[in-house]
Amino acid sequence: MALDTRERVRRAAVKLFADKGFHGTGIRDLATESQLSTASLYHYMGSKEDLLVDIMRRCLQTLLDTATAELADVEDPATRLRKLVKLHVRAHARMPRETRIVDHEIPVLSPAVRRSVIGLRDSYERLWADAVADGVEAGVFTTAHPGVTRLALLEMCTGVARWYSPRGSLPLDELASHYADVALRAVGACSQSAAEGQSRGE
Amino acid sequence: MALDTRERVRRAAVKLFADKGFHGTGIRDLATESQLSTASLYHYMGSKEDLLVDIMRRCLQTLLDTATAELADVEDPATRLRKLVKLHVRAHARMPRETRIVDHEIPVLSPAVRRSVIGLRDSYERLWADAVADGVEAGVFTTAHPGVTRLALLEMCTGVARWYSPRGSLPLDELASHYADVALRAVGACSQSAAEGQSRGE
Amino acid sequence: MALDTRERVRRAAVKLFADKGFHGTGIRDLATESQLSTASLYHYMGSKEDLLVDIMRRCLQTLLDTATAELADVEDPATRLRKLVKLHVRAHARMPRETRIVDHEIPVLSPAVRRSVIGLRDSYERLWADAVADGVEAGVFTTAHPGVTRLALLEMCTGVARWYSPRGSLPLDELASHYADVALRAVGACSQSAAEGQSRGE
Amino acid sequence: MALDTRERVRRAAVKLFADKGFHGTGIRDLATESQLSTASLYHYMGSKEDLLVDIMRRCLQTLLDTATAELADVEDPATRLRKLVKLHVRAHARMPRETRIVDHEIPVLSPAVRRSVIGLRDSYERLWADAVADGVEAGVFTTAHPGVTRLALLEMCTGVARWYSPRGSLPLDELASHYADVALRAVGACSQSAAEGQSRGE
DNA sequence: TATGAATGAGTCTTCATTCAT
DNA sequence: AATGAATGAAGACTCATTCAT
Repeated sequence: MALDTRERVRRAAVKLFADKGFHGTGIRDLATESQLSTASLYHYMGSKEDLLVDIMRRCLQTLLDTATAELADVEDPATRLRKLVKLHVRAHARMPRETRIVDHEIPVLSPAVRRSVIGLRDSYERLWADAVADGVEAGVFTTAHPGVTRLALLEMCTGVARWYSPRGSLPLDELASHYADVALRAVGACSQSAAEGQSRGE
Repeated sequence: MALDTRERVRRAAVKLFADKGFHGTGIRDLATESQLSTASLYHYMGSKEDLLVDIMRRCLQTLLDTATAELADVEDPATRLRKLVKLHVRAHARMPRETRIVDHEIPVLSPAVRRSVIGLRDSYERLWADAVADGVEAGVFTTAHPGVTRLALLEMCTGVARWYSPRGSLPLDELASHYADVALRAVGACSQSAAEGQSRGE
Repeated sequence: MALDTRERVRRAAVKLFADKGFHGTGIRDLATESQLSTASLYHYMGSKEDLLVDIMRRCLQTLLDTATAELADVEDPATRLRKLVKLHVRAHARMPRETRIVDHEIPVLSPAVRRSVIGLRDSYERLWADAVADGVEAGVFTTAHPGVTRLALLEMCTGVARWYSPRGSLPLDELASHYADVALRAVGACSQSAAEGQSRGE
Repeated sequence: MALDTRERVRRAAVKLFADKGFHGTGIRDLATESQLSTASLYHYMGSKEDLLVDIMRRCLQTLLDTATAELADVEDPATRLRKLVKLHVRAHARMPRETRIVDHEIPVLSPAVRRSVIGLRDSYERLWADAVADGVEAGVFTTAHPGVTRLALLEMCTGVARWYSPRGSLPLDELASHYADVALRAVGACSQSAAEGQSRGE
């Protein structure tokens, strides 16, 4: 099944934006990587920035949709946090370039579109904030500074995109579980709790 | 105390490289920010890349020197890790731009200089690796995957540079201590240990 | 017959490089002379140096090909030298700019490409060296210093490019013959020899 | 005897202008080669062009003065031509850089100064033209095209500056004599004539 | 005498983008 | 759908020169 050209352009952009940065990637680089002429490129994209926005939105939307779906009927805060961590780690390990682009290139966006992308990111992060807040409120998490903790965990998990390699010795699922353990310890939740037990079924 | 021009250029670069990225910063931006003409700029720097390298090296060297000094006569692995975390967090909170530049812009360096900068970074990270490994060997840390744990902690602490604001409610020293607690929990060290006790004096 | 743009650029470059020198010719000069914008110029050339190399190679290749063809089945050294001189003079009179560029601008080439251009030039000059050496060996030339003589003759003939004008009173063929006579006298060949006779058929 | 600074600058310029061309030589190059700062350079020269003009004028004046002195009381055209050739060859062998600069860089001069330099050059070349014309008039030279012959000889002799090396096997005096022989043959003067005899005393 | 600082105009080259075909 | 041609603006950097010290 041949790769549709539009998709080829997107993949080229993901690769280059992640590896060389948005400003470090030229239209010619994109054209070469897409095996297209620079002029043809413009049949499959709007501007260079449109391409960037498209990549960012898809990535964030995927994250948001997946998380929303997974958390749909989960009440227990520990389980919710556990699921968020695992999902986040897995996503960043599997789409390291897309997530790194979201992580690095937001400041290059023009104001209007930046706001909307940040809105999307905030929606996603609110899921984390809520999970932590709920846990604290329910008394299952004991952390003096929930906001800080949330940021610390997010950064830790996001960092996976900067070093994970599928050739590493630790299988991705175990890695994700390991991160979840660290996270639960960080919020002071007993990791031998039901949350852990429930996770066995995943 | 008038700021020497060379220093003014460096600060301009730190600001712009951190906020707009290396490739997103033009020579004109640097000149404007330094209150110099583009031609004059070149009296105070070699190339744009030289400026970047200078910033990176200073930052990493500071980190390395400080850490080396602090760990000089500390034997206990828990205390060492605690010190590393606090120092790292403080450095990233106080020099967020410099550290973000190190974090983001290494790939834009030309190969020769990149190697040397990476060497410096690796020297610093080895301090972390050693602390973790020693703790595991000594039986005070219990972590199934020391390498992964080290990366997770580093990313978590480095992330501080991306969100910390001195206007936040949590004083920096408490923030650093909080991170140290999370880190020790993450490696499975009992946080009521001597390490914690010793840290009270800091 | 409209002149193809690539050719227009080449001609502009030949004119300017010859008249103002490579370093004395700016990209703007080339653009103006080619009736193109500076950016458009780069559709038709690589770098300024590429353009120079192209001009040099074409010129030397033409010289080499023509000479090789003309000498193909000529045995007599005097006739060979005579043909070389006439061909060289004619070429330098007809392509004075191209040959002057080859003559003046080789030192500006970057090392790698310079070597290859010099190689081409040496191949051509070897035809002269061989002709002189053969004549000396056969006893038809009497010159104490064949190497010096070759250089003297080459410089003399090359100089034509620096002063010849088609508006001069002497027809080019006669000029070339005149030079050939001087050359044969210089190597001590009797100019009433068969060489002279044979040349009538040209 | 320490080299006076002004002279050091001049020598640096001679070297660089000859090797890299006037436009290929930057003020910084001159400063480095002179072991001076660029600003200091301007204590010892006017503009870059002034330096060039100075070099050219000195070279041409030397040539003109020497030739005038040598020809002062020589009547015989063959001897005069012989002397001119030898002197020209020797000068170009001994001052190859200065003469090459005169040869290559006249077109870069601004119109006013160019005219005066060309005037100097023409004065010198007139000595050649006169020698040839006198020889033809006196019947000792037989050349169908005196003007062309003069140019051919001049170019031939000037070319020495482009290849001569003091490490070559042929002593300079012999080289000069050899060129004189070729020249006299070229104008159809019997080289076993009095001219040759007279030259033994040189 | 000597130079660090300064600069407007210039260098070559690439930028992202449009458009006619 | 695809692209060669075209370009104004910008990229990093150097130019020759001046001037205050």
